[in-house]
Amino acid sequence: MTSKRLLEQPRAGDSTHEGGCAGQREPVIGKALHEGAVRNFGKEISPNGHCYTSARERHYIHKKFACGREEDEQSSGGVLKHSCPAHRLILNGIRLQDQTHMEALSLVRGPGEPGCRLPSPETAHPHTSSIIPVPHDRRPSGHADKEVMAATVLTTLSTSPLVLNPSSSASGVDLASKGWKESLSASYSSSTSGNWSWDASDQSVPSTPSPPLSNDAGKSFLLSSQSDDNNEETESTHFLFEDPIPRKRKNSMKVMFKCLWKNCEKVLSTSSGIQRHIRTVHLGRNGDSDYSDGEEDFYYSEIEVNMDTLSEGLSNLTPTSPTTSGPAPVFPILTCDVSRSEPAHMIHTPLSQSAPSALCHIRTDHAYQATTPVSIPSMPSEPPHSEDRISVSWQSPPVIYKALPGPMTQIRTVSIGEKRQPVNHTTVSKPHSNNTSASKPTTGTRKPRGEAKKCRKVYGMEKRDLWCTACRWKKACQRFTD
DNA sequence: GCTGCCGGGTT
DNA sequence: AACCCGGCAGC
Repeated sequence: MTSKRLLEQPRAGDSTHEGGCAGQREPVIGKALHEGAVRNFGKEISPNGHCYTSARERHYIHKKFACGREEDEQSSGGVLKHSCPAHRLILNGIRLQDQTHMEALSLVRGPGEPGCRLPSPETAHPHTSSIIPVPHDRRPSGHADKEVMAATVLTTLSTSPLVLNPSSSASGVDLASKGWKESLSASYSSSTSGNWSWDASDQSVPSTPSPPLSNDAGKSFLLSSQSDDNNEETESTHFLFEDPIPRKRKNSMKVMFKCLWKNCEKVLSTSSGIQRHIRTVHLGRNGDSDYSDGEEDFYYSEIEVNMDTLSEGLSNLTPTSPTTSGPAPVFPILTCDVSRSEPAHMIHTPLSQSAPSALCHIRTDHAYQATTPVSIPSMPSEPPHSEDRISVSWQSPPVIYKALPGPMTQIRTVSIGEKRQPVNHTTVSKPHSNNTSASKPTTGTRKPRGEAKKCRKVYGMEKRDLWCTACRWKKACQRFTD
């Protein structure tokens, strides 16, 4: 985006894009940002006019900003709403840094986030208002001082490594930070509206912030800035020239909520979650009710988690699980926490995060079951095609289960399909071939016939379409391994 | 002869 | 890579 782009925003034509999301007029900055987001991430617009970013982006936003829609939607306290940052103050002591983040983030997030409206910086810097139009349906002018405060906060932000939320996908990022940068530039490069570079005098402003005094804040600061001492100086440079390097580091921070209840170290990613946890587990209240007298607020505190470190630890446990690649797997107990009032030790199960649903289901002891293709009920992706559920039948023939003792489960959590090469399968077949082929490398090594019935036998020729793919191809059966 | 599946060919 | 099939070999 360039300044030109900011100035050239169409005022009316974009309604199809923006209408649902912004709902009303938005500062052009936000608009431009949002357009960028649309291009890069794709957007989902719900029938009711709400606008969502793609799932990935959504997730990212949640994680990054900890000001996500989730909290906005479900938390009764709205803890993370920037509109009521005092909550955090009360709970955790003053952490101006966090609040300022919230402010800045709300700007970055742009339209579609009603709870995070932020006075645009140009308001505080009237000289730039001629460049960037300001909507008229904003707050009364009586709040000008607040807006000035917000602008000040933004300036402070610009120096804070945590603010720039680094992260995002390499591409996406930058929409947010970019737009933010631009807005800041617009504010700060005052008289030089056409010049986006930061001159030496400006650097004094975004220079390194003084180290936080509070323990908590200091921790987060250290986490975010460790291992790059010269980072602060280069920070502004990266920032200006859109170098992605610093972003990554900032991306790694996430705000979590830790239960302070005695002997309980539960950590959840959302304030509502932790409140519910406290209500349900410690206060003995009905978890379903949203009633909250605020008492829970005193029993949890906010912590900032270095996602990089955390993900490293998780990656050791779950090498390349798709779920770990995403930002989600922070702490284990996010899904089943309320239902099972587990004590503090539950937190030690990070593995469950990699495949939470899998571990919630019945485990199967049969190798062939592990390799069995997903049953239809577990494939919500295509609910409308009920008539296509042909594969249900092949799972149900009684003959299969008769021959197979032990518990059966048709609940599958991984829909990889028949092509999936199960670990068990390789361990079954490989050792054999290895042993034989190692001794006699001739081509005569043939896998001995398995004792188990194969698809052909089970389903018969007439139901060949029910066979596993391997059987159909006259290959070693993948469904009924020995 | 039935069956599993290897090896190779085709798309 | 997915798919198909001739043919070998175990039962």
